[in-house]
Amino acid sequence: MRYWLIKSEPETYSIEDLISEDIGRWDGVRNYQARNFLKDMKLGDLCFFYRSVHKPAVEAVCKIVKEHYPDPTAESGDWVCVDVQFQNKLQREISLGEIKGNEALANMALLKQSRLSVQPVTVHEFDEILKMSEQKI
DNA sequence: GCCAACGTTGGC
DNA sequence: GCCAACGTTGGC
Repeated sequence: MRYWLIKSEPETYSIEDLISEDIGRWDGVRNYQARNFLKDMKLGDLCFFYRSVHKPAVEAVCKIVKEHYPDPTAESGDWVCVDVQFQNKLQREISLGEIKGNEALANMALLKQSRLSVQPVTVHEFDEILKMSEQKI
């Protein structure tokens, strides 16, 4: 079991969009590094749903329910997508600012490679963010 | 809206 | 193969 973080701008695809669909196709990735991470995702892996650009924050948890397959939105090239299912919203969202303020999260790819839209998260980072979401500020 | 970071493209 | 120009992402 591995853990991931996937980003989306709310104007493009928000967590509410995923909740209403329940299962959503994570397509449109056009970056090789992100594509390779999509290919590494396995059934049952969990990922954070991260809202980028507008009040950046981790909002929810979702699950990989279909492993990589060719991205139907790609006209050419070896691009893939996966299907993710909504699991739950965090009790409270964890902002990028809070992540930056937590030393245990200092090595997150989110902070080191700000433009990477699909990235791995360690089990420790995953648990830490869940723990933060269960605590009041 | 601005700008830094970074990826891609194309001339040489 | 280098590098300038340009486009995109995403934080602020």
